[in-house]
Amino acid sequence: MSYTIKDVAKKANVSIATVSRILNGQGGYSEKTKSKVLQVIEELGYQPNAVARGLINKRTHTIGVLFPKLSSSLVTDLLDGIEKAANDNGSSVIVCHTESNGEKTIKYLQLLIEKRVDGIIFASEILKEEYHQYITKSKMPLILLSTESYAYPVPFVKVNDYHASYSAAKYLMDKGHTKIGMISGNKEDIIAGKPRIEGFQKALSDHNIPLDDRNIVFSRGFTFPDGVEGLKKLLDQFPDVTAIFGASDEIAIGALSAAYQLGIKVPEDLSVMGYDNLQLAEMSIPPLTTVGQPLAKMGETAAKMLLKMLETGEVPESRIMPHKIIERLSVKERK
Amino acid sequence: MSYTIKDVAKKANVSIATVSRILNGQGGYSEKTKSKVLQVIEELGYQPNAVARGLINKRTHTIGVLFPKLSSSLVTDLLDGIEKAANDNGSSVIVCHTESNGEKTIKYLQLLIEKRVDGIIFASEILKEEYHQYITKSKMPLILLSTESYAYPVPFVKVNDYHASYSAAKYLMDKGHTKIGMISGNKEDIIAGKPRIEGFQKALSDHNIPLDDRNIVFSRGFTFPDGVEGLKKLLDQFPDVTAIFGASDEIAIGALSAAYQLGIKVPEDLSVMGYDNLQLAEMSIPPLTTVGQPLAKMGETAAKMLLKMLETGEVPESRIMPHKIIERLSVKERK
DNA sequence: TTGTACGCGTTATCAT
DNA sequence: ATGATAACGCGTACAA
Repeated sequence: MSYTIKDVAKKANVSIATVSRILNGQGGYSEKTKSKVLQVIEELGYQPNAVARGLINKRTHTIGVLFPKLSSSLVTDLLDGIEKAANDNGSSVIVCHTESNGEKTIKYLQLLIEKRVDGIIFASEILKEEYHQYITKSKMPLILLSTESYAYPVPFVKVNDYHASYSAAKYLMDKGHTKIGMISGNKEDIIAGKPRIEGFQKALSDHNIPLDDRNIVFSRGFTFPDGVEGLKKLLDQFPDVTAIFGASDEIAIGALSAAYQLGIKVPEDLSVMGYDNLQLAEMSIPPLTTVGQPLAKMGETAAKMLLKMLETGEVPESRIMPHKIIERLSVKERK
Repeated sequence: MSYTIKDVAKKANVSIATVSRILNGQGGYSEKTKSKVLQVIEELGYQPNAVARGLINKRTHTIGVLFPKLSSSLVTDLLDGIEKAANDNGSSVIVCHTESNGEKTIKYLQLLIEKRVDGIIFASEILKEEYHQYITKSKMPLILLSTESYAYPVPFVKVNDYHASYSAAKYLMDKGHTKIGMISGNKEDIIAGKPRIEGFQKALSDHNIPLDDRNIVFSRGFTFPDGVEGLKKLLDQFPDVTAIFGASDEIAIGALSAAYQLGIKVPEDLSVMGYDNLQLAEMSIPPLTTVGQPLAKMGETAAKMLLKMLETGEVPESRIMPHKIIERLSVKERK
């Protein structure tokens, strides 16, 4: 197979201990032997075996990341940030695609634990009790990303969905809208569903805007089709709506499409606002005004937290990341 | 730390050899000891150490994947397929983000080699000589995905860009268009740039459609801004164009946006066609007609090829994947 | 059917 | 400054 430290030692007429020292720059060798050894390493094209290193050091310099789905710009941006921070630290990242499937998730968890990854980032999904137990039992460091746990004290990185949603609704009101509808995601979703709905409701009631069942349509998920269906339903139950807030960019863009089909002009006849600030959002017609999450930054932060946790052994503070209204062209002022 | 096979052996009053046999189901033990051992494993919550296994088996059940960028739906779909096939096989995937940077790429390659991944998938980018040499020297199995090498006999998985582009142009002609423009990607790009341009040109000339410098605008990349700039330039140099082919979906969607700004109606005034069939393509206004690559399938195929290569030791045949015209609403028949 | 002991490629401890 | 050698956790040939 490939060369080992033994081959290097033999060819350089030194012991493997010396080679190891030089490799790790620990001192305790003369410049002369150092250059000799380095030269042999070069000649042989020797590459240290990280597996053997991992066995003895109990550090694999690998972290595992679990996502419910891979093919989504949201996840991709998170991953982008994670990968960056990990790489800056000399670590690699193993991606796992759980499909929100409990069995699969446990299987992945088991895999990651057997591989002795240094830690795990669990992203964009509810941390079920079963998962938490399994991970805890293994003592594996864990960070939650774009999700949080109310039941367990696991450090997380995410924006405050309630506040973000509140500020979206407020933005719409500041623009003069009073007939505001929302196409929410799944209201059973404790993390991304409910808080956004409640933030929206609170904003309206804080500003004395009448609010009842007509204002909100609840979809199953946060997808494009949910958005097109959602708009139709909303228009049905709330015909004089002038502005709508989608609980995700995909929903909002679905609404844009549906509006187009129905001959409704955005933003002239109807203002539309999204949530996430995916790359999609600047490519839509019109470009989407949205409340942005710093996705890549969040991924990066989560990875850095995990890495720091490995160094210090201390459990880090959770981080609430700032959201920000990204003004583009899908919302129009209303006098 | 966590329990080892030794702990299990001791508690079950057997040797580690027996535990190992049971773990790997090799037979050579009584049912009684088996259930005893299994019970102890359960009690202890023992998880075999894959690092130690990897050291002795010389198989890490991990593959490395290199992408030029992560935050793109194209890459994500590929990754989705890779991850699926790998997981079906009990392998994990490490993602690397090269940013098309030579130094970074080599650094990643080194990392993957040191980690003794079982093989590498190199995606969506030119395989430079330097990379190829480095990989070859390490004898690491290698598959190219959505790219190919003219210089080295490395197995690859991709569609035939020349043909795909040809059929896109032909589709437009079949719809009655004769004034057809193209917003190409980078013409220096030997893999995704040049072949698509040439396929387009060939299709037009095969059908006796006049073709000169006016027909094509060359952009730097394949991005959304390239598309919006591209359309403006194209309209300048070829005002009576009735249909345009973008060398990527992002380009095409950029063109859609630019057209909208200019008050040009798609598809009534101008037909637009893309290339890739990203998820974006069904969310645009109007939904984009495009020539689709089976991205996830391609990723899956590449991973399967790599895995098979590891089993058999034989270098697999390259695979040309089928492309397909996806008809949506951005192209209109012209009488 | 079961156990002993060596080896996988490192790092680290203890000598020298 | 350098070298033996014992781990790390596991698989396996060989012995019993």
